[in-house]
Amino acid sequence: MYTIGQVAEMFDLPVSTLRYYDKQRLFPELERTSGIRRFGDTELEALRVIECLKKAGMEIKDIRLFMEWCAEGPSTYPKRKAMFEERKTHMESEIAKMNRALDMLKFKCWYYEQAIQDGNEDRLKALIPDNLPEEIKSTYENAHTQ
Amino acid sequence: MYTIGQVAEMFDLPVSTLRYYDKQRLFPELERTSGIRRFGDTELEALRVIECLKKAGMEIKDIRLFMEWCAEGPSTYPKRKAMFEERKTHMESEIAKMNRALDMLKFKCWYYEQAIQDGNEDRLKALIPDNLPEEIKSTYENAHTQ
DNA sequence: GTAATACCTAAACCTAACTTTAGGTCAAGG
DNA sequence: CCTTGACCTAAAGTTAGGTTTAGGTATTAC
Repeated sequence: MYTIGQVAEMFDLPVSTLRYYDKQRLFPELERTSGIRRFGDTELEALRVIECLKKAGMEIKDIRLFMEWCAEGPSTYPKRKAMFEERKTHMESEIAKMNRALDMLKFKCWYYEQAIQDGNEDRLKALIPDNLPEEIKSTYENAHTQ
Repeated sequence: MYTIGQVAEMFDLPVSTLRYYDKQRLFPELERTSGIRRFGDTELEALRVIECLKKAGMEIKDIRLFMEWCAEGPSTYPKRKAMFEERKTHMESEIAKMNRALDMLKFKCWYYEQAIQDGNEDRLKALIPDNLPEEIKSTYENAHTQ
């Protein structure tokens, strides 16, 4: 069992954020001894899940819903699984979008590298997609797909 | 040249967002004819860059800085390149984090699949990392790295 | 001529996710 | 004793990134 300060250190989060999560009922089984929060394994695992679901673009109120399901017992396994499945799909498409943005960034790095060498963008602006150098062509194309 | 409504449709953005971006000086070279905004190629490319940089986690005020550099001419090529390099690095690490979160999601999908079959989490909770099934082991390990 | 549209502005409003503030309890150390 | 530090609460404040509102102009459709 850990105090709020220890958990804050372990997860590199401000104490105020942990209190905020608690107030948002993200730790439904959190215990207290004379008013003081005691974080156990359940809460540490909850925090790992919270970090994951936040990264997956979920809002606090939906994370709370999940925590409530956990407290409800085995009858909610299917709901919980469906939620993770839905998040997985969402996340895969987010990662795909980020990879497209990353290709754009790579293309821009190449572009400015060239611009610095040329001293201007004249040659680059005259370049049509078809005659981009092989090394950058597919990156450019990915970057401009949807 | 396009009107704000046409651009809104092309980029699937509300008109109000385009006006907001303009107010934030994200289109420093935007022209107007009798008060009405006229979006040209420069602005369309700016919008593509804005979408990319937002996805890369940049704030509006930093995107503005980049747009100002573009308006300043060739002397800012190095700054612009450095900015894209920095974003590229940042984005690569973001994608790595998202992939770790995705592994956690995959693990949880597997976990609840098992829990549904078992009717409870007893067997799962007794499982120690070392004797997880091969199919899920590396996913579990990735999900718990960092 | 009047009604529906598409455009314009300034300014108020909104939301999520925290963070800060103000005030208080309690235990240990000097 | 009294001060330092870790904990507590409720409530107000903050920030980014828009969105909405209220009021106005100009063009086209009937």
